[in-house]
Amino acid sequence: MKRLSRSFFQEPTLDVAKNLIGKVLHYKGFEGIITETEAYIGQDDPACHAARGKTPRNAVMFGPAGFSYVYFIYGMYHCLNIVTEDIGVPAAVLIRGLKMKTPQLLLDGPGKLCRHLQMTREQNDIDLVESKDFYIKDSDHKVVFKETPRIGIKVGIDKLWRFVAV
DNA sequence: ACCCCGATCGTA
DNA sequence: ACGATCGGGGTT
Repeated sequence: MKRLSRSFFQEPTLDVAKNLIGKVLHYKGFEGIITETEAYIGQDDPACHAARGKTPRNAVMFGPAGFSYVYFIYGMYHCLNIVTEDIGVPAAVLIRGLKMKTPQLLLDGPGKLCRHLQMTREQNDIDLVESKDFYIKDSDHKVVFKETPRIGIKVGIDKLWRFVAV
């Protein structure tokens, strides 16, 4: 199946978050189906890292869609996001779950996911549309998902911006 | 320079 | 439900 193009990511973040469920993430030797995502959208979303403007950490969120945003959290974990929307709109989709192919393994949780893939801030700001060993492919997987509030945040819990394959 | 807290995880 | 964990982002 075809690699996802810039236009796939340069769309409303909620659409991208939903559409990413069932797609296949490739990173170096790893391959897994995306099973869980969350949307973080701009300055009106209090849970978004960019809610209070641009900083060195969140700068990639303001850039072109399709780039990785990997940050460090809780002194021990990393989280992987894919930047969405037009340049200047700080938004991204957090990848929270991956069903790995070989070995068969469910990575449920953004921290566990990055730990398994050995992903750190060195993988921040990579263009998934151009990179040779980091990209997302389309798939025929028929996926049903549900919407829930986002996990692990104290603000913005009123929004149903988490999407999980059922 | 430094303080505070987090888009988590594992165990209870 | 809660505590471990601690780097570093954001503010001084």
